[in-house]
Amino acid sequence: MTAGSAIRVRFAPSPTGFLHVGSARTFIFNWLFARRTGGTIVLRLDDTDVERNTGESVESIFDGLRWLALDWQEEYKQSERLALHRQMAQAIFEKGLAYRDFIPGAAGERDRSEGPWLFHREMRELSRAESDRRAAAGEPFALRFRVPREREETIRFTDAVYGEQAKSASDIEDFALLRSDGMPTYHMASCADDIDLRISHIIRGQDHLSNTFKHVLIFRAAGAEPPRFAHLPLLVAPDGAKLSKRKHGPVVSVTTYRDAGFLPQAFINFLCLLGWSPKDDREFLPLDEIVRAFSLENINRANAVINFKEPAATPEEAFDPKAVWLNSQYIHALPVEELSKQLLAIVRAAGHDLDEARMRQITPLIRERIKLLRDVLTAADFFFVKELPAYDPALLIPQKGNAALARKVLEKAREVLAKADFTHDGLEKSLRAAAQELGVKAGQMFTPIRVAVTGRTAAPPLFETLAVLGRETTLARIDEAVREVHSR
RNA sequence: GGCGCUAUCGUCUAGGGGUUAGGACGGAAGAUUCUCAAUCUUCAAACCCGGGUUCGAUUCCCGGUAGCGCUACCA
Repeated sequence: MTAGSAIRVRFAPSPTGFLHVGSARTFIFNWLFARRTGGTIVLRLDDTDVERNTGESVESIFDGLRWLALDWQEEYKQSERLALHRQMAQAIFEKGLAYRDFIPGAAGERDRSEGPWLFHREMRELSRAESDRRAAAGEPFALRFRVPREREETIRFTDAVYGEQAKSASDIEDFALLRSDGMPTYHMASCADDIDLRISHIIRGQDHLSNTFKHVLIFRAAGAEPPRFAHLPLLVAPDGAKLSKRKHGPVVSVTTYRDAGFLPQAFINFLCLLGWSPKDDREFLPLDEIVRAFSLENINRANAVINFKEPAATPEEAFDPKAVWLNSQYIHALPVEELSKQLLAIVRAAGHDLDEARMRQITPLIRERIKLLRDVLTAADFFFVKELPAYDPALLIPQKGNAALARKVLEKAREVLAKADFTHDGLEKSLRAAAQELGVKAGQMFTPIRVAVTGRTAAPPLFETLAVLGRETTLARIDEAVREVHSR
């Protein structure tokens, strides 16, 4: 294989904010394609917009990328390659394919009802001698591409997703290559780098589809063969609008998913299903299976909605239900050891003191009851808090019962549990026998105990819970509950 | 306004000239059960509109409509 035919893709975020979920998906698709074809992934920070770039944003993007745990091979910063961009722009100018525009950038917005702006005639037609003279005199100018509009020319390219694309050159404005401060524009910098870094496939958001005609023009002017293009349908909010932090809040940031307790594999799986499918009804797809099924041709063309609720009542509602469901599937699939480790980190970060062995016992009891890792804090709190938060004593009263029955049950439980064998089977035997002795249904027996030890009616199975909690805590909490029913 | 792209259940999607239009999430009901989950079963739920082409269009073509994108010396 010759060097020229090697597959090389790039992910080129501009550091003007956190890692956006749409950017993350673009990165994932690039990764998938590279992995699938044995290609190389280039990470390029497109940081030519000096005013908007922040170091904080660079950190946040790397944070998100590290969490996804997908690798890349080469790394560049556009801001360190400005000489290359200018050199290539200059070469295009020398060929007569670009010209200097001395008219200062448009201040307000133009009136679009009169059609699009295409170029300043007097600037496009300025003689080279005059142009050189004004430039030498120090007059600022932007360098504009001279879009071929003399004869009816159509610019064409084939998109791996959207198919044959064509646009008349007469509909393309003479876009800028260099700003008047000498900085390259996005179009110039991007194409120059794509050429220099020998990018073979550009996989990016569909918002660049119409820009691609300009890019084809630049590639040709620079004497380079345009790479292959694949544009991805956009990810949009439930209202159909492009996802934006200002409008939709933290749901558009990758780190929000991380912090809420998504597993990166689940998040990746979810994102892949937005605009792509393996076409065989599979949805729970570990990464290696996605790699095997992935192809650019299977990508959809319509935008996909991330279905989160705008004013989210619960943290869970803030996310697309399918993402949450997939996450629960990945949690179920995780070995208990591994899940336990991850949950422990969250519990400890929340300020609770808990040892590994105990977390390892708790994990199987809650793994089917949590959808996000952080749910451990609400689903298993009673295992690691010393004092149960106050609960409504009325919850202690079982179905078809009253306070007197609750008291009777709890006192009996107290008596039985003082000497019961604290294992699943031992507890079941003692408690069922106690229920029978009292002449109450098992449910009527278990409910007051459950509430007494967990503070709520919905909790993991009782015998396992008591076994993990231990005799001491169990009895103390039952005593407390007995006092509560008495005081009513 | 110009140009480009898109259109199947609420959402993500499969399919494709003749189908009971398939799956998943979510919703509803039921089974199971010590509660809650998990799991299983069942149900409701869609081809944007109008013309053509055709024996037959949801599928192909054209038009409309709607949505999105680009239209910066932002990326």
